[in-house]
Amino acid sequence: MESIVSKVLDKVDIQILDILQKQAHVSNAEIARRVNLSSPAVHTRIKRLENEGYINRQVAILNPEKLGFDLLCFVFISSNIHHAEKLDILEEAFRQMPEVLECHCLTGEYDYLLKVANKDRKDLQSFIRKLNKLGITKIQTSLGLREIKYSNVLPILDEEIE
Amino acid sequence: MESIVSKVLDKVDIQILDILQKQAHVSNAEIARRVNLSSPAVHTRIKRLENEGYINRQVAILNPEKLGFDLLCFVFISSNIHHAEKLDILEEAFRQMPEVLECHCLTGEYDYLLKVANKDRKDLQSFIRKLNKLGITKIQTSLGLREIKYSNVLPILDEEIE
DNA sequence: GCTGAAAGTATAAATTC
DNA sequence: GAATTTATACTTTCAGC
Repeated sequence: MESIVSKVLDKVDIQILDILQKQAHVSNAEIARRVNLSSPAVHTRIKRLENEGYINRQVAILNPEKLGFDLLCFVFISSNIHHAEKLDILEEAFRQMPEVLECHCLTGEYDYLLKVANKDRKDLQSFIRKLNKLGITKIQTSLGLREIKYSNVLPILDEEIE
Repeated sequence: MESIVSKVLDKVDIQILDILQKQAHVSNAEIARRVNLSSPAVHTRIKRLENEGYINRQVAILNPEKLGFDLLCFVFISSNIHHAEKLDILEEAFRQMPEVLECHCLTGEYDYLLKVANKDRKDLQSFIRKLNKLGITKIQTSLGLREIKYSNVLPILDEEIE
């Protein structure tokens, strides 16, 4: 059975995407060597992959501890709001808050899961206050004690899936 | 009150880090223009920031939906294991699983929070089976219904903190 | 897709502040 | 000590095939 992906992306595209999602700064010449292609061919493919939306963005992952972000929290929110427009406003507020790194709408007991980076307890408190001002009252906050794994790498290589 | 950060990083370093954590592919010349410095000066600073561990890595963020990862899950785990060595083995197993994007040790009801990318229900089931084989029985899985925000950007610019 | 050349970029060296 | 300018190597990008 062929997956949807293989209809538009060939094996080389997948290889290129996998190299880039692990190390974005690898040169086209080096990628070309690894996938047995010329460097202009690799360049053309990367541009195509960007234009077609397979690559969202290229970023540097900073070290949170070295930059003073000692307090990573996971905040579980029940909104109790069921008016679509008000939910839009709430979600836009989450997007605008710089300390909110991630926000997901979830199934289960809580409606939203937020990943929040704060420098200290004072910052965390002011963040919780912001949530309260938005009318959010049912909040459960879990502190991140230790990061076991933090990756952006999607398992797109077939070999990786057992 | 001066923060610990400002003793080793000046304002320009922070500006450079902020540009890179948002767009890693910006050229040194363009960064130089934005921070009013020459491009070799920017280059030297970036190398220093890398060597001193402020920049962990540079990566391309791929589009999970376009690559067939329709099933993002958050898995909450209570290990019931209190033997340090066995926990190490468990955590190493999480690190090795390609579908586990993130794993955090948490305070609260559950010991671990995992962010897991699967293509479909079949993959999710085989993932849950892998957890069971590791001796994990208390699992609560929440499905990610919608991504409201997904960012790596730490709020390191003073202007961003209200 | 390739080769090869042009334009742009990163890095090193020498120099100034 | 950290910046700048100048010089060189490397990379990307655009032709022509």
